[in-house]
Amino acid sequence: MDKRERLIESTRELLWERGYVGTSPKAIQERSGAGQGSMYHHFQGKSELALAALARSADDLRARAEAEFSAPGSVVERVTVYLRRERDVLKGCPVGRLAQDPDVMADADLRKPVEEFFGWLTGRLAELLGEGRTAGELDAELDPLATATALVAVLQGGYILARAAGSPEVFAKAVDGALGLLATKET
Amino acid sequence: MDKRERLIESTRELLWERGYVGTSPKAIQERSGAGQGSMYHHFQGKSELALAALARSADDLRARAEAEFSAPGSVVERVTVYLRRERDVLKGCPVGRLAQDPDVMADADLRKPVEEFFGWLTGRLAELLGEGRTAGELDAELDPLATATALVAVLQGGYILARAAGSPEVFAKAVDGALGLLATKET
DNA sequence: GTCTATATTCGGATAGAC
DNA sequence: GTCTATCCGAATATAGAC
Repeated sequence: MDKRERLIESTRELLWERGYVGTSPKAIQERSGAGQGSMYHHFQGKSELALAALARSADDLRARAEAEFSAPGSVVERVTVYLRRERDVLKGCPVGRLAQDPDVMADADLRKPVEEFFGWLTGRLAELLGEGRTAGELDAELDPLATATALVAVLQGGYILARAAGSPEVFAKAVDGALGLLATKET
Repeated sequence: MDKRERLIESTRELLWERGYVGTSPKAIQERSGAGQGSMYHHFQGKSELALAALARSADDLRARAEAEFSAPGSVVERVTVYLRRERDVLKGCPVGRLAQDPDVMADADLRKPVEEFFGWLTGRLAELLGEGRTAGELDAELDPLATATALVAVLQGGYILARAAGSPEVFAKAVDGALGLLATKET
């Protein structure tokens, strides 16, 4: 792996672990094994490097979700697979974490991948729930967009509650609660 | 308001806006109008001051929630009032925000109020849902603890989605989705 | 109690040699 | 491309005067 690549991957890890304000160029250099000159040769500065890292993380999450959403199975099955997929719960969401970071949200370029990822995810899930409703698998009264938003929120909030408790089981509990409520809407 | 008090209140604001790693002693001093000497006279350092600020924020949230939970009305009514209460959505949750902060979670003292607040909130809400179930207001199949965890997660995740989108309406959408699902469990 | 002065390390970046 | 040297201000404190 060349230095440029190592810089991006190290930045992804650090943004995940410590957020943007908590990640220093020095820490990136140490983890990647690249020196200052190398870093400032490949990237203009911290924010440009963070953008490359963040965009890649968002793309990864999107690809994984889409693979699950477009797999065979009923809508509820696919949503369940997505919600219950194994996750590094105590580390949290590599993209959602940055929505809390003031310096990320203050920078339009950095903010864009975060906004787009959640916009896509919520919309795609709403689409899926809409299909389920049309197919008669889900109650006609179910609001696809509101429900999709709530499900994505359960995941993001689940990460927070699990970290607060120091236990991944809390995340699973939140997902159980959401699926328990959704089950009632199955026809 | 004396300096000690101003220091705590300024720290609460900054922790809310910028998190723990993003808040410097200098910023606290500037906002509070206290000098360095004053700050280090009243508190041993940044972490002790943050603890005082965080504990107070958690106490406030708890008191507000308890007032809503113990008000008159059916269980679903009280839960709805709590979920729909007006919030500073784009600022996020002053306590939940810190669950994402690595330096807060790494310090047992700082972590404690976060863990206790969410433990209390989830438990209290589960208790309420349990009462509703016993009273026949909610479906006998509803799992109080899992449902309570999901509802708290919707709030915490709602903050994140709203910040990502730059719009408080996304928070409201998530709450709508959760209440829409819960409504099906009403008998 | 509050202030100013000082110390040390880090954050974020530039300059120029190899 | 990558390295080392250097810069300047911020972060987190301590010391001691008032």
